[in-house]
Order: sequence, then structure tokens, then C-alpha cells
Amino acid sequence: MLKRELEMEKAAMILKLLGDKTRLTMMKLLENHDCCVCEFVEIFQASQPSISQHLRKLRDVGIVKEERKGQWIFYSINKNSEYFSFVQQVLTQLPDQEEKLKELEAKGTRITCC
Amino acid sequence: MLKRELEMEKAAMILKLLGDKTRLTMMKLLENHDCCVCEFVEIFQASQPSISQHLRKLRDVGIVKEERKGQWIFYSINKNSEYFSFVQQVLTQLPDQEEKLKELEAKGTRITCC
DNA sequence: TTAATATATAATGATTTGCTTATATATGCA
DNA sequence: TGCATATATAAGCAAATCATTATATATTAA
Repeated sequence: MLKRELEMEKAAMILKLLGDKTRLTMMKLLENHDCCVCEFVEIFQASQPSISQHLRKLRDVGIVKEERKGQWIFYSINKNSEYFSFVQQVLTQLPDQEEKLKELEAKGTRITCC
Repeated sequence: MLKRELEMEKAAMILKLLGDKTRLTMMKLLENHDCCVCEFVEIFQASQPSISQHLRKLRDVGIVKEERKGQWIFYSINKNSEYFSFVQQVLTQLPDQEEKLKELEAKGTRITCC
């Protein structure tokens, strides 16, 4: 019973996090590719702090993880998160966002060094 | 391309709506049963305006519909909504909330007249 | 070591959200 | 008709959210 309440609370919390266009698109992109912060800045044409704060929220609940690679910090989906399958199921229903990465590659701003 | 953007925007909007414990639980309850406003008031131990306002948000985007039955207004999931399958997929992953309705029945406050 | 690049964090402010209180509307019943 | 019940809406307020600006930290390269 406590569990049931808790689960609903947690699910609502995750959905609220995903209920932002920027974060939702980030997650969809991360579904297939690790990305670094500056790529997101470029993709969303947003300020670096804004992107950084969105990523922090996703990281704080553990649905993404970060890994430094030299100068860059790459984000990826945390497959060990207790929310992983829940999140994944939501993402499956979204249109893919490959185009956004293609645009980066076209501009030559995709970070592929590592 | 416009479509892709639009879809993400819409998906985020729906997820934000579902990203509230009260609304999310409402939707899960409605998955299997129509409910009237006073039942929700009882279940959530919330004020009537608060419940009414949550329902309005769900109705405004069309994922629930209302039907007056005498004195009461019953809400149900709108299966014709363009978001129906999206919402349904999310709900499937949540623990069922039958217990909440059982409690109402035990208290004799479940509206079953119609 | 210094400068440049990538990222995070803190502080601030505008907007949004969700509740409360008060009031309006609609239905059923005496 | 008048009253009780069910619901919706409006107004006001506190808390949460999201962007911005400013600053701090970490890495790389000169």
C-alpha cells in the first residue's frame, strides 16, 4: 500500500521531468547516442547554463549519467536507474530526433573525438 | 519536420499534465471506471475546487470527457483523443489503484446510481 | 604559467502552477 | 417555489519552475 502510493509519486515526478520539451528531446536523443553539453547547447540554441540545469535535473533523479571525456562531459541514459524501463517505454512513443544530430554533423559541430 | 517538432511539443505537454500525482492517479482510476467529481474529492481528500480544476486541465486537452448524469458529472477517458494511445501506454505501467475505489465502496460513498 | 574552452553553480526575476476562499450555476426534491 | 447538493469558475497568494547574468571550476594547449 505504501509501495503503491510511493510508485505513483515517483511516476508523477518522472513524468513531470519529462514534461518539458527540452528535457524530453534530450532523453530521446540520448536513447540512441551519448551527447555532450555543448552539442545540446547547439541543438537547442539555448544558453549553456540553461542546458546544464536541465541535465542536472535528469541526473539528480538518476535517469542519466555523466562521464567526462577530456574536456567534454558526455551524458547517457542510465540503464541501471529504477526508472529506466518506465522512461524507455515513454520514449519509444516519440518521433525520432536523428535529424537534429544530422544537422550538427552537417555543421561540423558534432563531437566525435572520443 | 514541423510535425516532428509539433509532436514533441504535444508529448511534453501531455507528460507535464500527467506529471502531477493527483491527475496521474485520476487517469489511472479512469482507465477502468468512470468517476464523478465527488468521488475524486473523497478519494484524494482534496477540496472540490481543486479537483474540479485538475479535471478541467485534463478536459481542456481532451484526454478525458464529461457526461452529466442527473446531479452528477461523470468523467471518463476520451478514447477518441489524438493522445489516447500515448496516455494509455503510460498508464499501463502504473500500479493499479483499485484499492482506492474499494475504500469508497466500504465507506458507502461510491456513486453507483447510474 | 597563462589563456581558451567546457561545464557547473549561484543569484535573481518573471512566469506558471496549484491551492484556498468566495461565488455562480445547474439539478433534484420537498 | 425554495432549499440542498454537485459542480464550475474567479480571484488571490505562496511555492515551484525556467531562463538569464555572473562567477567558479576543470581541462587542454600554448
